[in-house]
This record gives sequence, C-alpha cells and structure tokens, in this order.
Amino acid sequence: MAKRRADGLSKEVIVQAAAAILDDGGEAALTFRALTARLSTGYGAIYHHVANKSDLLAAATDAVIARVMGDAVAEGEPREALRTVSLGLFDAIDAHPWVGAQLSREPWRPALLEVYERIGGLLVALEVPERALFDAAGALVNYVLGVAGQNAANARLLAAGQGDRSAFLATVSAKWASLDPGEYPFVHRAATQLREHDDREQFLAGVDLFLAGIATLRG
Amino acid sequence: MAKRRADGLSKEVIVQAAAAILDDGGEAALTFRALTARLSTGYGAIYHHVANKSDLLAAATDAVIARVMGDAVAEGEPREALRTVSLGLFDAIDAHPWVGAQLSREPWRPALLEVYERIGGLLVALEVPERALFDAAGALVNYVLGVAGQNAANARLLAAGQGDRSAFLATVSAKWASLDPGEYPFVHRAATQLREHDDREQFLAGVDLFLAGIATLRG
DNA sequence: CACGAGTTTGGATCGGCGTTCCAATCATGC
DNA sequence: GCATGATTGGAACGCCGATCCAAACTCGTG
Repeated sequence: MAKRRADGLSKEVIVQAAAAILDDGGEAALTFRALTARLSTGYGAIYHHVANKSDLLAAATDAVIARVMGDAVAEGEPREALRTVSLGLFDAIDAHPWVGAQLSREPWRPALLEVYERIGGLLVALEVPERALFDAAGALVNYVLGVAGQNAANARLLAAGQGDRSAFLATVSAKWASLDPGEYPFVHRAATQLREHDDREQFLAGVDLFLAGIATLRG
Repeated sequence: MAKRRADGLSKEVIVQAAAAILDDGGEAALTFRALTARLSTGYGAIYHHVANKSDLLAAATDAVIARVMGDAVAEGEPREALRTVSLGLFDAIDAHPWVGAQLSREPWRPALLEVYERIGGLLVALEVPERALFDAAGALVNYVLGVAGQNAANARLLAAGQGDRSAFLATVSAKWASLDPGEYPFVHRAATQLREHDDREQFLAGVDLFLAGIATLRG
C-alpha cells in the first residue's frame, strides 16, 4: 500500500515543512493532517521520524534559533555585540511568533545553550565580576526571551484579529487615555507614548538599561 | 429537563472552579467536561456565562493578578516597593504556573493595567526622567512577566515529569559541565552555579540590575 | 391566579485534533 | 529469490471545544 518515496522523507524535511506551515498560518495551522497533505504522506510516515507534536515543535524552534545564532556574528565592542545578538533574537522571534510561544513553553532547549554561551561570553568580555556573571546572564537572556515572547504574542494577536498594528495601538492608547487620571495617573500619562512607541526601539532601550546596570558592577 | 439551580451558577463561580482545576492539574486538566463534572452541570449552562475557553482562561488569569496587586501593598521607599511588587508577581505566577503561560499568550489584559500603573508610579517616585519613563516601565514589566513565565514553564515541566527540582537541575548542570570547555567556556563554567542557584534570588538580582541601570538615568 | 416571554439549564451531537495500530511495500544481505 | 527489517499510507480511537435545542424555571402583566 505504500511505496518508498523518491524524495527522502527525513526528520529534517518534516521539520522544515512544519516550520513553513507555522510561518504561513500560525500555531493553530500546524496539524498532522496539514502535514500529511503538504508532504503527501500519512500519519505513520511522520510518526516514524518524529515522536509527537511537542518533539516536532521543539525541533522546529531549535532550527530557527540555531540559524539566528549562526548568522548573527558578534564581533567588535562587547556592548554593541550584545545589542546585535539581542536584536537578532528579537527579530527572529518577531518574524516567527510561534518560536516565542514555544520558548516560553519549553525553555532549556539545546538551542538556548548557544544563546547562553554567546551572551555569557560577551558579559565576560565586558569584565562583569565573576560572582555577578551568572545572575546577569540569566537576567539578560530572560529579558530578551521574555520581551520577544510578549512581542510575538502581540504579533499573533494582530495576525488573528486582522487589524494592523497602528490601529490596534490607537485603540489601546485611547482606552488608556480615557482612564481616570486620578486613579491611573501613570497609565493615563503614558497613553500617548504607547501609541507612538516602536517595539524594537523599546526593546533595545531595555537592553541598554540592563547594560547600564551591569556597568555599575564593574571593578 | 433542567431545573434552576439552588446555588447560583454565575461567571464568577465558573471562573473560580476553573482556577481550582488549573491549580490541581495544570492547563491540560481544564476541559469543559471536567468543568461540567465539577459543577454538576452541562455545557450549555457554562457557555451561557462564558464565551469560550479563551475567555475563561483570561478571566481566571485576571482574577489571580488582580488579587496579587490588591494584596501587595507597596509602601515606603520606592526601590523596596518595586522589589516587593515584582516578587509578589513572581511568587503568584510560581504558585499558579498557568497564569504565566496565559500572560505570555495574551498580554494587554485589563489586569496588566494595574501592574503598569503600580510599577510606573513607583518609577515616577524614583524620579526617573519623563523621557525614559515609558521605556523603563515597559522593560521592567516585561522582565518581570518574562522571567516569571519562564519560571512557570519550569514548574510545569517538573510537575509533569514528576522529578524534583534539585534532581532536574543536577541533570542539566551535569550536561553543561560535560560540554567541551573550549567550545562552551561560559556554559561549562556556569554549570556549578546553575545547580546551586535559587530562582527567586536570581530573579531579584535581575530586578536590582534593572534598578541600577535606571538609577544611572536620574538627574 | 393564569400565562406568555425571556432566562437558565443539561445533554446530544458535530467536526477536528493527536495518536495508535496495522497491512502493504520497499531495500538489502544472504 | 527469499527472508528480514525499515519505511510508508491510512483507517480507527478517544478526547476535545463548540453548537444547538428542548426542557424547566422566573417573573411581569392582566
């Protein structure tokens, strides 16, 4: 009933197809039925190469992160290199929102090892004292993944709700502005900035804040 | 076929039951079938008060966050108050891991308004300059939710894998230690600290790093 | 007190999902 | 050429969220 395929069906091929489906239609679009259709095969063939859906998602996520860490060469001044690496991760997760969701569901993936190594190494180059190194690296990685994940959630929200970003921000901003300034002074005041802010720049501002804090540890 | 119940079935009752199920068995345990069993009712009754599962999860999350923000009174010195509020959120998400997952899936919940207001207000008290206020608040909130979410993911992982925390950390730590020091110098070196670190303390160290960075903006 | 309109309830049912299982087919060593 | 194991495709299972509807209740109105 089943001939051996001319194209080799391997885990890599399956993972690549899964990533394509995820990029096209988001997490909800990735089903084994959609996979069998795209690969013109059956469930058995897929399950022969992949343990289950979690395994598939994890492998696809690892592939994306590994590619980002391979592409983003971090040379030169450590501070600038840290910003470059962070932005690379942010952009990748922004482009593939499902990666953000997966990383907040399953940390400790092998792919994150590369991230820790890269960021930790750059902190060493920044001469962060030994005792603070581990905490600083953890905080920075968590910040990067956390913000990128939140940003990815927004991206997914917008993709699903078919509104564009500025319209969405205008709505939320209007809601913030309409709050009682007595009860919500800060949020009321921040409404304008919310509407006009750039996610990428705000992310970088956070990274800089971190680096400024880390700089106070030196010596 | 259906008599009116003596106990009033309301959205609040349903949300509370949902939260109880989530606390007991995690996200996977919350099904409408489990809900109908616990509440001794049918699907129709539940769907009459709740739009869908997303709505239910969102309402349960809002309830938890609202309670935390109500409990954690932040008085006294702003820096200490910021640490208290942050820790309150961290602990709440640690105790209810599903909240962390939900917040990284659906930000911009009304409950987060309170969080922004509280943290933003404390940053104002810290005399953070106007132009940096918005970015600083966004970064701090994202850090807190991001780390807490990652921590919740670990908690879920441990709950599902039935291993205890120290055993899990020992495993990962051993894996890190066994890496080639030439290829992974930082991770190899950090293995020991990974095994011995305290999540809560590391979280607070990150908050302090942030506050140190924010302090450099003053004036 | 009667009664109809609107609200609330419980459960049968639907389509879709992840996963399991198995018969059929291919590649390869003997 | 034949046995053996790897690989393939698809039928079937159990569970899920969600829909739909008839039954039972509440309450204002006359």
